[in-house]
Amino acid sequence: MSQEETRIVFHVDLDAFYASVEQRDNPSLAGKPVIVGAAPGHRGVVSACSYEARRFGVHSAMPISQAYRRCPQGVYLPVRMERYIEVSRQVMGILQQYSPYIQQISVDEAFLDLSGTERLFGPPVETGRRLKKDVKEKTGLVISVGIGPNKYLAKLATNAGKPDGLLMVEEGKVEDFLDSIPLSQLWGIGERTLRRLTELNITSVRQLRGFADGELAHLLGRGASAFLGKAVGGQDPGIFSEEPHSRSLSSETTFERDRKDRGGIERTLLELCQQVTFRMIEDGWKSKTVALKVRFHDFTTVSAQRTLKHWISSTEELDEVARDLLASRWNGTTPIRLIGIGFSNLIQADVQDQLELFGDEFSRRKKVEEAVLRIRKKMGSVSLTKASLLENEGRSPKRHREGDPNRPPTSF
DNA sequence: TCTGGGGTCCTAGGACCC
DNA sequence: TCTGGGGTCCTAGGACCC
Repeated sequence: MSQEETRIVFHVDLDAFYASVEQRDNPSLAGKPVIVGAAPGHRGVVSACSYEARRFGVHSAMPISQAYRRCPQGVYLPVRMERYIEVSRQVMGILQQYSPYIQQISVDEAFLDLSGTERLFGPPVETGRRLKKDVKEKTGLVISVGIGPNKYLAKLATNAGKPDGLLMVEEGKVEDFLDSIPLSQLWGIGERTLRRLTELNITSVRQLRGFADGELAHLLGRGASAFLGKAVGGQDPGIFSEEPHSRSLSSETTFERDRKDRGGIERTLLELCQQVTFRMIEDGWKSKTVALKVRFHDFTTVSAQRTLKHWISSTEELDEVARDLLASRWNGTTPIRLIGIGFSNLIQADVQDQLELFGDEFSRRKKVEEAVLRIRKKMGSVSLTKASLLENEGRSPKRHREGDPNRPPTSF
């Protein structure tokens, strides 16, 4: 074996996933334009659609009203997320039989590392073909497979081969492959960056590669230019890293009609608080940071965030902060289209964080309180507290719950 | 009758500390 | 009578992806 073994990374993507599951679960939908997402006549977008629907110009993320205009004969279905997750698990189970190094990146996508398995499985393209056949036979679903020397190229290869694709980017042909891809298809180039590049007269991958790092940084900012520099050079820009990252969790809802009745909006907010608190506890997380999002009638969007000194443990507590944040961003008269609430900087609930271990202001106070409590248990109703605590509490020191409330506490 | 809901990452600026 | 520089935490907004 050579000292620098070439990596063989597979990227697997389920074609038109939600729509395919619907068609498989209900054979009468086979061959029909199936559109999964919001119901026509309501606010929302297309989450996924079958290839039959795409022929009418429908695509995911398109407003449902527009989709309906283009394809009124389509079959419109709601999103059944639980079902898709179930089917997804089944597919991931099959993928696991090909490599223990699997990284699921969304409900319908995963990477597999098959480096050094040629001896066992044969050439990668052969393995890809078998994998496609295997998934099709066991689940009835079609996957596209991209193979490359890193995750980024494998992912691009999948997209280039869709639908029902199988494409391998060979080590020596990386630049040729990249040059064959329109700029707009590069993962990480969205509407804004594409527009910016067009303004700069950059319209191809090859052209983009010609720019020196510094020049590009000047035009697009450091982060974006470093990312694109690597991408067009055939290196993995590292977007799909497995490093632990910050987590967040949120619930939001778009009203059927813009509204400005504070009572109704706050009721919705409370419901969202309930949902998100429940999910956080269910999933074993804790957080001190609350994030509110408000979208107004004209689609302008504002956010407000607050980090508390302690973990938030109840819907009521979250709701109180949420209302406060809402009051800070909303004048009470501008019609609101969307409202959302969430937690960020999530920490696993069973992990004690450093602040707790080494004593921040809050936990120090908590320890003092606990100590005071212990002493009071021993000494009966003698009121005592720590001098520094009184200073911290400012002009309104906490009253002791027992004993004479007017008697000044004893310092120690 | 435009434009969902759930995420991640980056940037820029302010507060605060040493 | 002037005011550095680094580090960290926090916030708001923006870009992007599925």
